[in-house]
Amino acid sequence: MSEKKKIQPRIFKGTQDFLPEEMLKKQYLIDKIRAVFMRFGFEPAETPAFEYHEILMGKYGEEGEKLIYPLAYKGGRTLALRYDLTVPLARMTAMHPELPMPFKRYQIQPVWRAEKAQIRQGRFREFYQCDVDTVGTDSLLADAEIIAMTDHCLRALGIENFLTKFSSRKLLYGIARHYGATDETLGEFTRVIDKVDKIGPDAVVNALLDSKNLNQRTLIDTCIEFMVMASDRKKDTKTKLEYLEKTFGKQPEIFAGIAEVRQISAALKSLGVDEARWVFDPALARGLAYYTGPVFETVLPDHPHIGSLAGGGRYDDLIGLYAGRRVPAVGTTIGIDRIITAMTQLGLMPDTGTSTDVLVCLFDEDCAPAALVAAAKLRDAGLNVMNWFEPTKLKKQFNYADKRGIRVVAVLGPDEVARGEITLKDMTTGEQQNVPAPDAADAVKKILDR
RNA sequence: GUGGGCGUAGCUCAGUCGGUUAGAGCGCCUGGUUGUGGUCCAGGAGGCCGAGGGUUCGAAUCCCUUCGCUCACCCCA
Repeated sequence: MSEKKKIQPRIFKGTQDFLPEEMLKKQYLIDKIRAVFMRFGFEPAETPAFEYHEILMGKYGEEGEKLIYPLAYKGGRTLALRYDLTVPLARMTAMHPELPMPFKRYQIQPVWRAEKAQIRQGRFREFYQCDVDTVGTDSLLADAEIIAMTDHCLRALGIENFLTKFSSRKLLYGIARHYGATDETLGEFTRVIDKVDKIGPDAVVNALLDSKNLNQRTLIDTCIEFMVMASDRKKDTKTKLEYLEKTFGKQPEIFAGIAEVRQISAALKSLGVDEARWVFDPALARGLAYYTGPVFETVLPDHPHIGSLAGGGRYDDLIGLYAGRRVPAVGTTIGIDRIITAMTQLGLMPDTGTSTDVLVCLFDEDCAPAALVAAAKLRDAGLNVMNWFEPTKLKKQFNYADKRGIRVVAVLGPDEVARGEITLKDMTTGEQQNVPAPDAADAVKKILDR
């Protein structure tokens, strides 16, 4: 080695390396989610990591757009790393009018956001999204299916104490307008109201009073009642809807929102989703600009510092921006990296161990051919097998197997080679056996099964 | 974007009213055991104390600057 100063090994804040031990767990979880997606008739798709800048701009709202990573590119063209998988889906769908509708696809790929990372909250600058969407239907059965599927996914991962909140964006928007909010103040109003669950009605009132745009005494006074109702988890969906109907029902937008919530609730019951794990929350806003109707978000109520595990909604106008005709769609995103954060903190991460079944030791150079032949035969039998490459002490080779958690070690020394045998050792029990070489695969499988 | 906390070995940290050669545990390497791991025993490697400047006879310790990490808020997956 030269004496030059080394380059400091480091990674960009908010990005992460996954060592094999962690990657095996992540893959295990993704496999579970993928299986649920396919169970509901969704199929995989992928899109590029970057898109033309104008494809992404103007879709997420002011807050989101600031977080898009732009990429300079020659010729004056500008690209950007994708911010989510929904907008690329919309673009892709518009490019393929031949797709049979409804188009049901899932997509599991990384996205990038120029946020301040917050590891304990599971917030990263690069993270995987497991996105599922149903394109081409107005039916709210699709929305309910998405919520039900999210429920299945999280339970398949072994998570139980989650809660999916849902509403229709039409409700909060309609209510805001009812209270005198304008197009300019709508966003701020809904964002403040959305916090009611976390900070309580009184704090929301203070926030409204502090705001330059929203500080209208009459507006705030009449809206307290709504917030108290909205933040009350004990009130059931029926009671909440009746209140909204009685108070705001004449507004066509609110009337439509109420109908959406009613239909989705009914479908969720039919789909058998446990009512302890979903709730109608009329204060739910959601930040992304493209949502037009139902919105949903899954959280861990007992661990509010961890952000939402999943979130989505209906976006009936987004694809039309690219297609030039109306194409309704609904979908959600499950944040697998955030789920890993949550499961780790809750002690729910499964121990997946190693994927390697057998280490075939190298006794000395003369025995190398026999070791290679033995490994090849074990692989033919469907086992995951690695060879040791250097004629080091067996102690070192066994030590390696132990550290990797490899269950079976195979030794082929001069004695075994002469007799046409292989010595197999079960590293968990320490038991050893000599078997004829052709029987080795079956013997290994027997060890793995016990 | 706003506001706190922290940077000492690969990891977790101790040490700081300024005072010789900077420590522990874990991990790593070697040997005890030339055909056998996890335990045990013995030994070893590994640190310009985040970086730069200042004060001082003397700085890991005090001051300034800077970089990095982290927590909370915001927003989200």
